Amino acid sequence: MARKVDPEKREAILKSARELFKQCGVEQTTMASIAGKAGIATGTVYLYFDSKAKIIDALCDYYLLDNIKAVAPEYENTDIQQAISRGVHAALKHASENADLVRLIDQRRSIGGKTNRPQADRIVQKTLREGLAKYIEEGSMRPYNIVVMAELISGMLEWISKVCFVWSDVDPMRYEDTLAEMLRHALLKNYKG
Amino acid sequence: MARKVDPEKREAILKSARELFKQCGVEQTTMASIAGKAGIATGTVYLYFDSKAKIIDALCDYYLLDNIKAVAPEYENTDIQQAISRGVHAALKHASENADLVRLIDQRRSIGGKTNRPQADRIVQKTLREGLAKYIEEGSMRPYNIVVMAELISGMLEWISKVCFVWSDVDPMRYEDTLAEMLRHALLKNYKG
Amino acid sequence: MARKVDPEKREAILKSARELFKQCGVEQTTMASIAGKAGIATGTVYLYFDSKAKIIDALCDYYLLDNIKAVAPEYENTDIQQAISRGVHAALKHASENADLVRLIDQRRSIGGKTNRPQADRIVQKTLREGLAKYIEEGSMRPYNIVVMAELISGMLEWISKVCFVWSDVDPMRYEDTLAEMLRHALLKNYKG
Amino acid sequence: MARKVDPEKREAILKSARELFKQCGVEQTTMASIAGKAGIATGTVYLYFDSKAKIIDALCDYYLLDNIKAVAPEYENTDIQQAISRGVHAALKHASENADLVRLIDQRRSIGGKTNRPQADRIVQKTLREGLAKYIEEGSMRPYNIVVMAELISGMLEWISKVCFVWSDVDPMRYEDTLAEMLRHALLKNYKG
DNA sequence: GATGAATGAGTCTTCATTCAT
DNA sequence: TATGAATGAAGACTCATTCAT
Repeated sequence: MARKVDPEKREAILKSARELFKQCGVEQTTMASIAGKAGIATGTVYLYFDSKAKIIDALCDYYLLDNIKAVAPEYENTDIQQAISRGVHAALKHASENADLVRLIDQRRSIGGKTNRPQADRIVQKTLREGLAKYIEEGSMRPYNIVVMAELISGMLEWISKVCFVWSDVDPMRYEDTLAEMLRHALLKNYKG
Repeated sequence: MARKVDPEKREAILKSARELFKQCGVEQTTMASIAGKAGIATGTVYLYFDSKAKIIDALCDYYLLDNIKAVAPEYENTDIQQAISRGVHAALKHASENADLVRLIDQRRSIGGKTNRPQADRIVQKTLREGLAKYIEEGSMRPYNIVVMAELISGMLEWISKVCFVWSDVDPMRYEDTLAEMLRHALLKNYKG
Repeated sequence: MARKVDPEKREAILKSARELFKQCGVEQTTMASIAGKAGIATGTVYLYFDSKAKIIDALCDYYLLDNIKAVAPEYENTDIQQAISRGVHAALKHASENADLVRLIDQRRSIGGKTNRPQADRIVQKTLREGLAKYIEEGSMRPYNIVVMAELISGMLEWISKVCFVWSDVDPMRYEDTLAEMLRHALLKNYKG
Repeated sequence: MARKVDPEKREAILKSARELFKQCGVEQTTMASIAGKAGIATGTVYLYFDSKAKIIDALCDYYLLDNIKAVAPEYENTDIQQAISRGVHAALKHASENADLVRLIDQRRSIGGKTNRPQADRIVQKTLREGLAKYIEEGSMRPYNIVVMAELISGMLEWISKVCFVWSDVDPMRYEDTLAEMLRHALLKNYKG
């Protein structure tokens, strides 16, 4: 029998790619260098990823899923007011800690025409919607269209990330209070600033 | 050095580029084809634009400035409630009518590291802030940090555009009501849904 | 290494290769796809053939040997006039029935410099020479240099195949009469058209 | 105005390519090396030839056309017997003098499926047919199907070239007498060997 | 023998940009 | 100002072949 597929190799490739992307930029990073850093041959990379773009996608997906994984617990099982505070804080903190991936997401461009929405994005939306649904059900949140609200929240967070990490290099925490306060007014049924 | 010798020629280049970008995509569109469609020689393009990226930027800038030009009058000189309704409507309508440029904005790639924020973006923010300031001054809007609020609103609109035109092809008007309602609750001092 | 472990497997490889070459072309056909179609692992192919080129060679050799096997009986044990008619007919018919291999022969690339003449080609020449020799000995054929004549006949047949199957897709039978007539005049001692 | 196209550059490219193909082989010769030897930039080659294959084609075409240019005068304006002798001689001599191009022709392979017959080949056939037609008209040549005869003659000559320069390295002149004699018997109406 | 994961060399081509005219 | 021929850097990807299991 031949050698078996090595799941660790996939991780090694992603790790190498992330580091190189961060250090040298996406354009400057070659598939050969990724392979080299991961200690494998160029061609081997293609056994795990179809193309350079797929590596970028995987990294972006990782960011999004890791983000929701870090943030979701913060806004669950608590009252909505705290959920907002904690959620916003966790989201901005996570972005801060992964500024390189935020920049990478800004690189992941649709080649041109319509592109299918990345799966990870859908999962984020779904998780977000589920969180919102609970608060609407329990009556503490205004009964907005959940699909739209989830998108709007994502939009604000992504924009902040872009403003802070792509267009400048400032701490997104400076947006925390205003964002939370706005969300409280927008979402809470009975909130007196 | 991008002088502005013949303003009509500059417009012709932008028009050709926009059409080709829309039809063939940014990558597929060559400087030579832009020149050809505009009826001038390849080298001549460089008398008006320093690079292909500058053409894209000019088109994106045009979109942003045209957007604010179309939207700003809607939320000025009226009460805040109407301002929100009209502003949201105008913004989404304008995006709808310029879906190709929305997609182009998603293409404009920051080479990798930090990029300076496009001038047009700053103007949009400034205009937006001025609009918000007035309502805060007159006391009808909650006294948020204006800078942050302007960014958040931009983030939501840009995200909606992306969801509707890059990741799918749906009418952004479906987001109109929820977005407006949320903004009313968030921004208005005394609003009873 | 190319041992002949399992003769059936060898045949399966050749059969798969021939079909894939025909359907997808030589370049598009990968060793992996040949193995897959034959129901074995990639590496196993190399137990039967040293390289992809050897598979092509084997197929070409098969064609040449099969051709002479089909044609030789037609021009043996009969008078020369009939030998020519039957031989020409059989040769063109066989080519017709194996057009895909004719095209394959046109693919078999001599890497560049001088290449050794394929063994099968030598066998074809030898068989052809033996056939010609008999007719010269018995005095019915003009005493040409047999080596040269055999080559010339091969050249005409191969060229017809190329014209008919590589450069177009026409029936080589349209060349039959003229070729036979020319050969009769050229080879027969006493022939009055 | 910009620089004008330089017809000599095209020749320089072909000359460089031919030399490199001869010295290093087609595979080993890179477009960059062709450009370098011609004293121009890599990209400039593509202003004159769409691809490496087109360069090969141009060289092959040159060979074929040069061949017919060298040979045609030999079999024109003379009696058919001399035409055959001179024509065969000239053809083999020309092949001898351009052995590298003969090998190149053997490299020019159809990618796989049916390929259109090269234009130069058609011209060669046409010229050959015109030569044959005259002798048939004047009654000195047997009234064969001219199209077929022209093909058969090409086939014999090409095969000899291949046998002599691709599969070995021998003087094709050794085929001269037999080929001429065979053609005389085949083509001449009244020939007594 | 059989497997199939791993290897890694290798080049054509594009096209934004420049600059001689 | 306009032209368009010339430049030349740059890298993702394939796939025949190998070899550890």
